[in-house]
Amino acid sequence: MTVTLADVAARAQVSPATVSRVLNGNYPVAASTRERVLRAVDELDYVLNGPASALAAATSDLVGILVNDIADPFFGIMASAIQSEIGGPGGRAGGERLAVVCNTGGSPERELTYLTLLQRQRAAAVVLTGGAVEDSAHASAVGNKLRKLADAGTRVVLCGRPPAPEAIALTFDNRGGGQRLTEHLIGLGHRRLGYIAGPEERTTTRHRLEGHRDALAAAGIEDDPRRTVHGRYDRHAGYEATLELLHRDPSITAVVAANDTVALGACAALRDSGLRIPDDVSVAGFDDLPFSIDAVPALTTVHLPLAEAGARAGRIAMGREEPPASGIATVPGELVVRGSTGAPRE
Amino acid sequence: MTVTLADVAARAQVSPATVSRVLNGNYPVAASTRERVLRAVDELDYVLNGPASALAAATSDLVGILVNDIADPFFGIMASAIQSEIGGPGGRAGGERLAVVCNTGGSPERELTYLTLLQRQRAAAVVLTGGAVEDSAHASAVGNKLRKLADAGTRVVLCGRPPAPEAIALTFDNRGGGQRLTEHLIGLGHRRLGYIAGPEERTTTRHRLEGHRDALAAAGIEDDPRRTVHGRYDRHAGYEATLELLHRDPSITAVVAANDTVALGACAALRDSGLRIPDDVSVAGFDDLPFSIDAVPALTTVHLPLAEAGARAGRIAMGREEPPASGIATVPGELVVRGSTGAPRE
DNA sequence: CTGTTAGCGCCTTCAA
DNA sequence: TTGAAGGCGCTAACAG
Repeated sequence: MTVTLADVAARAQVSPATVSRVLNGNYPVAASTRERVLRAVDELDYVLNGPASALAAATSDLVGILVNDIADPFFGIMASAIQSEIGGPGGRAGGERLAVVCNTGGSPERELTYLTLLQRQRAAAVVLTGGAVEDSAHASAVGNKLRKLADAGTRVVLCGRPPAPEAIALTFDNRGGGQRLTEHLIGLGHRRLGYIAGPEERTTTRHRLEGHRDALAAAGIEDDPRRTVHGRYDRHAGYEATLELLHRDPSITAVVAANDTVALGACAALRDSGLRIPDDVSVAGFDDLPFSIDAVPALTTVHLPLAEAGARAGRIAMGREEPPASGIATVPGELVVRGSTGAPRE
Repeated sequence: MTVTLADVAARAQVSPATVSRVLNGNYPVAASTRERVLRAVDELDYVLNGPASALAAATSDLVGILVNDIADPFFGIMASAIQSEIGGPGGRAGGERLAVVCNTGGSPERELTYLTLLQRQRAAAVVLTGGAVEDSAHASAVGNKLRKLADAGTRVVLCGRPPAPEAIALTFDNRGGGQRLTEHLIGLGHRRLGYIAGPEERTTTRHRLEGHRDALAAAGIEDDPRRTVHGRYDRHAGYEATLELLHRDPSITAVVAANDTVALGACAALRDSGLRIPDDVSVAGFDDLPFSIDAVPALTTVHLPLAEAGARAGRIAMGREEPPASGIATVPGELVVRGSTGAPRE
């Protein structure tokens, strides 16, 4: 029925072992023999049986990339960069690895299940992207999994995720970025800033918020808890949170959002409330996703080098780049000032 | 070293076959036995060997989803919906399938390589999303692959992609949508419309453009080829193309873009040229991606039910929904009129 | 309901 | 440089 390695061997008049060697290119094979084998492969339209090969070799060419939300360009951009470095078809690596994106939807259980599935497949490497959930039970469960994966020979890399002892980590400086962003606003003269934070339990949320508070504290501005609202990382949450902030304190002169998407929602809410940006209220985002430059006015935000970080994570996962000496590298964010922030109204 | 099924069997004092049956749940097993087995699995922290299981069973639990550009929400939204229906961990299906997204980057070669890799893994199903490249060599190569996959028992579904004899297809009515969009503009009084098309060789590009031309023809408006510019499906292309259109014919009163992302670029170019939207020039997009409502003014566009179509494709791929009788279902797009289009200037 | 018995297709020593 | 042979870990008949 299906063509097997043995069929190819028969046709090329060599042993199965030789065919295997030609296909894997790990052992010396005479040029003429290789020629014959490749012709047979072609004629028979042979396709290697992945499971059989993985079973015998005890490793597979599967590489998993975990993302929180595949519909969010934040993850799409990273995943794309990672995948292109992993090789996959046509990638720089030229290899034949099956780089594959798994969407956890931000759910801890799905994250664990995906890790198990990848472990099952004896994945060659796993890259986890984005912030983690701050739940000690889950954190230790993930830690266990990662250790087991690593023990089984799977390379594990974290990209844009807080460091963990079990893996190499490229971490975004969310705290520093958040701080610089708020400093910028304070520098413009703002004193009453609303802050729209992400979901409470996420590391990214906490770090960005801490940076914001650091900046407030440094400027001697009281951190009124009523000026902080939590919500999801989406536009709708930004819209609702902004209305809530305005309701709680109509005198705020700036809104700092957990990310660009949330900031867009904030802009919409402000417009719908008859407020001008930045004349009445300044707005700032985070991430510098492609669309943020198309907001009107264009969004002031913190640029994160998602593609660069992803590419590096991909190379490290493939063993084509030295991991950082300490096992942890911090990737800085860069403040990008555009039209959505200005001096507060008088 | 690693725990195997036999270890579990020994610990639970049953045969390997019984353990296998418990794990797969395909055969009746006494409750008490199952209990014992599951406990052993737990105590030993056993993880099934995917490749071995796939080899023996001649099928795997891997499901591939091919997308042209994972950083584009158009694909992200579809992929997310597909994946959630496929089950994957925690999905509705509750199953244990490894639903996985592969990024072809729009490259025909990578598309083929991914299909081969998936074939190699004996994937349970494959979903191809987005427009295809109109190259007969490539089309037949893909067709061959799809047939082979199908012959090997892999379910193949196309989502938002033109029909092919080898697979079930859910196709977007790009032509009809394009037509209604241009009709809308003509209805507003526009007679000189610029059109920014996607890459020449893509089916999506052609269909949307045909719809546009159908509408022009029906209204007796000459289709001046100088009013059509091709470019990539990104913001930058939209920007450049708009400048080019304005250069060729400053009297145009509307710009129809190949998709929303391109439309954003068009908006930026118009603004930078000192033109107001829609007072001086109307702009229309396609797809109705989430950000299109945040454009200022909000974008008139054609809404495509990406999530619904993706979910349906996922269910069909899992055999949980009847495929359309003819093997082809056309998914209509809905005209959404917002602020970016209006009557032409005097 | 459960155990026994063969492979699934390939890789990888070991010899030659 | 090539061939022979064993086994990777699991599933799927077939008995019982």
